[in-house]
Formats: sequence, structure tokens, C-alpha cells
Amino acid sequence: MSQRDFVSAEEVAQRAGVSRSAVSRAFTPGASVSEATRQKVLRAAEELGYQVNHLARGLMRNESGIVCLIVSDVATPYRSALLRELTQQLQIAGKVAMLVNTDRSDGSVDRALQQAIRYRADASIILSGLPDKSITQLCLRNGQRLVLINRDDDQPGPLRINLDDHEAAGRVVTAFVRAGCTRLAFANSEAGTPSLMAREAGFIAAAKAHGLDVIVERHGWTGYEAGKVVAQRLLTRRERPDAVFCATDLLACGLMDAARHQFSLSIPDQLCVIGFDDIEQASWSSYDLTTFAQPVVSIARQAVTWLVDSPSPNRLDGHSLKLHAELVWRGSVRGG
Amino acid sequence: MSQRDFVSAEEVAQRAGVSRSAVSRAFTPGASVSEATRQKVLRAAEELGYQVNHLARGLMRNESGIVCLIVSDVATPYRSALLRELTQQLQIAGKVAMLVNTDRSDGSVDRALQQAIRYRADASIILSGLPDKSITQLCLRNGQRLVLINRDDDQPGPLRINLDDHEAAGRVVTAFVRAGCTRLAFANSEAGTPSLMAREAGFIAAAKAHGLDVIVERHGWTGYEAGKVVAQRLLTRRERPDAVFCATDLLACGLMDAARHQFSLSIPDQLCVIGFDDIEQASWSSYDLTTFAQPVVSIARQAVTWLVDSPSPNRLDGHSLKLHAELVWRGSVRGG
DNA sequence: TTGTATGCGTTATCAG
DNA sequence: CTGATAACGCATACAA
Repeated sequence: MSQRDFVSAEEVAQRAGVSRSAVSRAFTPGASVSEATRQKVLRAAEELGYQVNHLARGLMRNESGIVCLIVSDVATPYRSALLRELTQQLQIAGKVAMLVNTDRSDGSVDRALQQAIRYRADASIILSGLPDKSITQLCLRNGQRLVLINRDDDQPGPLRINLDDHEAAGRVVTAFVRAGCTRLAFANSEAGTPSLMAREAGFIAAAKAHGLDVIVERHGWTGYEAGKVVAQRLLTRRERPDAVFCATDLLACGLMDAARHQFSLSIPDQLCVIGFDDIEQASWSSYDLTTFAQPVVSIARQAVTWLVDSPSPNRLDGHSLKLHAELVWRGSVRGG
Repeated sequence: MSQRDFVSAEEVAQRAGVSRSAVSRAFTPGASVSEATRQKVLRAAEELGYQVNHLARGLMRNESGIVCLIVSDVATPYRSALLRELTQQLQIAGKVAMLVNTDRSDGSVDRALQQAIRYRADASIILSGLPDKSITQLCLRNGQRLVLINRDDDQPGPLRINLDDHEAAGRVVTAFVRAGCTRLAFANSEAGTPSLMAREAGFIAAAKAHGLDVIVERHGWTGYEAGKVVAQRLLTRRERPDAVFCATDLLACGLMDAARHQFSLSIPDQLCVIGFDDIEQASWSSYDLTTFAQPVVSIARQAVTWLVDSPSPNRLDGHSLKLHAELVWRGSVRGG
């Protein structure tokens, strides 16, 4: 171990010729310090390279300033975009983000939340998976705020931010019908998360209202490769679909690539495609994909402001938020 | 503020019928506790939902377990892939990642490092920007380890992990020449980071050795759009290049899309392209891009093991590491 | 092996 | 407005 010799408030106090409480006050916004001593302290701190020890401060204040971000598949376009927005907003709000990676293994999210508790995180934002009810209660009981994004859980306490997946899927049918499509398909993964399944259910329901059937194919874990596999299955059918709604842009990219390069299909002439997420690649001219935009900035803002404003001192009941997914028209559907 | 009422070691001790130090020891690997009391403590802790307070532990041990990741453009494919790998490895090593977003503004990295100091991070890993020398010294002086990835700085102290950019660029020329290309071009951004410039310099030098000139175009900040702009400039020249080395895969994607969809060029028949990073999209069949793989896993492993193994108790001189970037052959160059 | 006492760097409380 | 003092929750040196 190295010479851990961080400079403490004590040393700053000595150099500035004041008491250590004066130093503390100088770094506490809204504390009662005369401007004169404040300046003395600040200068001494500057010279010594003093930085307030947030570990100790958190211990005292019962407020660490840490917000834990629990997420799997960080390297995925949509996830990383949301991550960027969240960290950004948190920083602006004076919080700091702690990133915990989860995998699909059992209890992975629970372990992440334990880590959050150990560091006395003021809040945890869960982007993937779903925690066990008991540990959720543990967090809540300890005054740790919880935000579930696109998790569609119904336990009370956490703030739950969701999209209007079901309704959005309905608008896809309208678009496809207007484009003259009649053989509809839905491309999904086997992840089976609530939002994914809501898109599927909404699509099927709306199609049925139009008197149309939907071919559903599911494969893998919502990635590009899965899209290729699904395309393989869908496009080799005797009754080849002329419109595919993909649960995810990543799936759509894989499907489009397979459709074009393996099946020599022209999009949107022979096949219309709509995705979901509006990842950056959706706007690349190789895809030019019509898709739903995840409102990442407003998701992040809602989450962060709720965390910071700590509105309910006694009863910390989060509410459920349903955000709107806007359809971004591009070239993968006829007659936009 | 809510009822912050985390359960403490004291309560666990009472319930288990032991002293509070026994509790502490039960949670300290390698402490001298009888298996009997350890079990008693663990059970009591389980029942109460006790989690060690890492804020307090960090205060005592002078070791927070926090590693600060300083990065801009988190949502970028290469960055997010590296981020995923780093967080993963850190977790395995028993550390936790603190994510600080930087922008291109002045002093952004310095502020991030201050945050790292405030939370007494055991180490900071810098993926973007370059800190001021004074603050670097401050970190080092405080025993905070520093890792610079692809920053190519020469100040002693931090561990510096770099790629063999210059040599790699040389191999590009070989590949292009073998493909029968004669009009070489280099697509770069205006970011001007050392690794980007090394690729440019290495390419030009190797080309000159073959008696070939290089057309260089730079624009924007290393993204897809910048690639499109550069393509515009490059492909409207009277002497149109027949081979382009792009400093980044993102640039390459933009350039390829422009080449194909705006200039109707066939790749690799009329234009050979090589990129750098091997982002996921490079393998998508719309691009099928020959490129250099960033050894993200070994970068992460090198960084993390160095941080954890704390090899030099007194003199914490990091060394410089030069990793190899392997060329991944795909279809964007003739005669792979 | 166990318990007791002390200190880590802060902030909050209370006199002055 | 300022300084002394008591927590915060934990780990460790020391004594038993």
C-alpha cells in the first residue's frame, strides 16, 4: 500500500489559522461563515490541494451523493445512450454515478443492489433485470430511492418509468396497412421482458383489429445476430411477410442485412421494416430505419429530478410514469 | 430526507451475542475468528439485512474500493465496449466503478479527477482527455493510481497503455499495395489525439516508403457524420482515391455509406477501405469492414491487474505498455 | 480467539 | 460568527 496521505481539514485549518469547523463550514453551501474566513480557508485549501472527503461527509450526513446504475449489456447502443444521459444529468445534479454491471445470472441484480447498499448509495436506477422483492424492500426501508426503467414492475415504492409500448405497436400496424402491407410479422428476442412483450401483444392486437394475422418469431437476446436468425426463419416461409416490426433496432439491423444481402430483397419495395429505440445506427444511410425514439433525455431527467427533489419525506411512494415513444419516419417503410 | 436507518454492526453484534469487533472480523477475510462465531454473526447479519458500510470501512482502511472511470462520449461503440470490459474486470477484482463523464471543455478532466479524490478512489482510469500535470501530481501524491489509455502522455507515475498505432498503419499500406491500389487517402478527425495522429503519421511514412503520396482529410470529432463529410471531399476530387484508411471505424462507416449511396461506388472493387477499432458494426454485413481490433479485454486486464496488485509500495512508477492491434480481414479490401 | 478502547475525517450541536 | 465536542460506522492495536 502506498503513502496514503490525503490532506485533511485539520491541516487546512492550521494553515489558515482557523478551527477545523471553520473549514467544514467554508465547504458547506449556506453555512454561516464570514466571507473573510471563507476566503482564508479556500486559499489554504487551494495551496494544499485539499478536497473534502466525501466518504467521511457521507458518513456524517447519511447521504453519500452516490447513485448506483445497475445495467447489463452496457455496450449496446440504446443502453449506452441512456447511460450517457443519466450520468450527465446526475453530474449536473451534484451526484456521482456508480456503475454496476449485471449479467443474466440469477441474483445478479440483487448482488448489485447489495453493493449499492454497502456504499450507502442515495438511490439506485435499474435498467436491466428485476430485483428480488425482499431486497427491494431492504433498499426502501433504508431510505434508498429506487427507479425502474422499462421494467414495468408493479411493486410500490420505486419510481417506475415506462413507455407506451402497447400503443406504439398499434401505430405500427396503421403504418404498415397504409403502405399496403398485408402479411405482417413480428421479430422478437427470447428475453421476454415486459416492454418487449408489450410491443408484441400490442402489435398482434392492433393487427387483429384490422383483420390481419401476425407471424411471430423469437430468437436469442435482442442483438444483431438474433435479427439475422429471425430473418432466416421469416423470409424462407412460403408466404413471405411484406412487413416486419422488430422489437428492437438491433434486431431490425440484422434482419435488414439478411433481407438485402442474403435474400436480395429491396427495402421498402418488397419489405417494410420498423424498429424500436432509434439507436444511432438507425439513422445511418445503410439502414435509414423508421423506428420509435426512446425519449432518453426525458427518461433521465424524470429519474434524476425525482431522486434529487426527494419530495416525500415520510412516505416515499414512487409513482408510475408512462412516456411517449415518438415514431421517427425514415425510408424503411413505403409512403412515409 | 427519509428515515435513514441502515442496520449497523452494533445491532448485529447484539443479536449475535458478540462484541462489535467480532462482527467486523467476521466480514474481514483472513481475520482471526472462530468458525462458530463467524456463523453466528453471518446469520444475524442475514436476518437483519446488514451490509458493511463501505464508506466507514474506506475511511478506516484508507482504501475505498472505488475506481474512477473518466471518459467522454460514453455512447460511442468503442468507448462503451471498453467501459463494459473495465467495469466487468473491476467487479471481479472486488472493486467498484465510478463513472465520470467529461466533455471537451477546458478542465473537464481535472474536475473529474477532483471528484475521484473527493471519494478517495483507489485509482482513476482515464479514457479521454488529458489531465493537468499539477492535478496528476496531486493524485499520485495521494497514493491514487492512475491509468492512461491511449493517451500517450509521457509524464511518469501513471500506467500508460497504448497501441502500436504507427506500425499498424504501416501494415495498411502493405495491404492496399497488395490490392493494387495506388491513390491512397487518409480520413481523420480534427480531434488530434496522439493515437489518431500516430495512425496518420505511420500511414504517410509507410506510403512514402512505397513511393506513394497520401491525401489527408480531417473533419469533425471522429463520428459517423464526419466520415460522410470527409467522403464528400475525398470522392469529388479529380484524382479519386482508390483506397482510404480511416482513423476510426465510425469514420469508415460514414465514408462507406457516402461512397455507396451518394457516389455509387462498389467496395472493394472501386474503393478499398480499412478502419480502426473493430466496433461491432464493422462486422455487420452492410459494412464488412477490414479493421484493426482494439484489444479491449487485454487493455482492461492490464489496467485492472496493475491497479489491484499494487506492486510498488514505495515508488509507484507506472510503466508504459504497448499493445498490439491485430488486423481483422473482412471484405472491404480486395485480395484478403 | 475475544472484547475494549482508540482513531479515521467529517458534520452537527451547543456554548460563547 | 466562531470554536470545542460529540457523534457517524467501522477496523485495529492491545490486553485479556
